[in-house]
Amino acid sequence: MDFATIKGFKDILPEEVGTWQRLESEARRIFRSFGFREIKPPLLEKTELFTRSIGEETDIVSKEMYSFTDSKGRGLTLRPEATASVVRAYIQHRLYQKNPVQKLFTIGPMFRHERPQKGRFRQFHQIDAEIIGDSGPLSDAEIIVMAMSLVEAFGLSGLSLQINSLGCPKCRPGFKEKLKSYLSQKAIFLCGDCQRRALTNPLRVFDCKVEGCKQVVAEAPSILDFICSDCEKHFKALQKHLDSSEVSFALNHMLVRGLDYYTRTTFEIQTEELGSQNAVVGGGRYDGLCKQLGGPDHPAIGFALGMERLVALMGKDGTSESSGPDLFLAALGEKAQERVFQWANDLRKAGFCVEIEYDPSKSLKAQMKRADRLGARLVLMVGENELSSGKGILRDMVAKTQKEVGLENLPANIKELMG
RNA sequence: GUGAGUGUAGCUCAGUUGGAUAGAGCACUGGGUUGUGGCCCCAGAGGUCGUGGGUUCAAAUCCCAUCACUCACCCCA
Repeated sequence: MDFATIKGFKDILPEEVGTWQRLESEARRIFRSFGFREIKPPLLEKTELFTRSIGEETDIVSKEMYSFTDSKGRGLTLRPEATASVVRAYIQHRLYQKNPVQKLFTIGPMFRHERPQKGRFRQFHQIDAEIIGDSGPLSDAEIIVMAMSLVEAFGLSGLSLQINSLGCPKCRPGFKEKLKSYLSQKAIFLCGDCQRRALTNPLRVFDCKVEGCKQVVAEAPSILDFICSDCEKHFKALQKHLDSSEVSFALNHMLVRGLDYYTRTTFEIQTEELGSQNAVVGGGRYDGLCKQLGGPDHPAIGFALGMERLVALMGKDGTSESSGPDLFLAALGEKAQERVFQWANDLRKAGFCVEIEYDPSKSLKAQMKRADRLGARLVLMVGENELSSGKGILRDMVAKTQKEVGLENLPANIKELMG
């Protein structure tokens, strides 16, 4: 097959669409209960939006974006994440003038040119939520509680919430220097990548899985010992709010996010069951981003949930199939088929879910078989005899009983027979 | 970008040390029931054995290349 989907892109087939729809509708229900409103930004944005927000040196920007120049020479990019677009829309439409605190969510595909593997695709879908315009720890707590509500709504267990604080522009530089000098002392124990990262982006060494680096990192200074008093107050208050919400969490001072815009709170909801892609939800506070993108200096916090990963976890406890049609109309002969087609449309207008057979040469047996496979509750059989008598045969496929039904005013007659 | 594994029917997979028309189960179509589904029985359709080359009297099987998929590194949702 020459036109198969490209690497890392998947068809979501009819069998799985039900799962996705349930996921989305449940998410929308929860968002509404928390007062979030949906926003749908475009998938394509100016490249600069992402380079400015995510950071030039990040993996996403430096090697994973689907970017191209259009016929006018403008640099465009398929969004690798949603936050930048949501903040852009917030600024562009001056949403803060209507309401100082905007609670927004969006659901849709993201694109990153990575090597695919379990739980990782080039087109993947995220449920993304943001609170823009509030700096307090209670908004951190609310968004984390909401994220937990989402994963819990799907009955997922064995998930752990990890939180950390990355400090702010006042205290993070000091910690970075401390970390740099520590790492440079231990440079000989670090892998090549980390020796480089130790200089450019020392926090990223925390993410390394090389054994030597893990040992170095285990004894590295913890950012939690260096954050300023304001950041510490914020972080402590968040923990208090989580405690009183009965949300259990673990402090993880090695939790560093791969996007540059994060400040203070970061968090992740992790699973053990997806191989090395353990993050189902990732998020954090990004107080400087709005201003950095040319907007007002408004603080914000948000998260993204990986839908493919959630679906993979849900897949284990069997998903219910969508129900079959209310009625299957079996016609014998072309004359009957013509009438049946009209009745099918009448019944559909009356609210019934109706399926018909296209091939008039199919035997009744074949049509019954098909009705059965489709899961039809009732089958209406109409042939020459029924046309002339004006009465069809209505069979209940579950009870295995059948009775006559008048073909005039069919929708009303069937409603009556069904009770 | 690096490494490993796997490619046989729509799906899940057999296929011996190379040997003749490449098989099974499920699914699909038809029949057994001249107008009645599920169970059963019978029959049928469906395959460039990922692709290209090589070795050989003979390749699904051995060798090389290539592509695709999967997993892992990396990174993250």
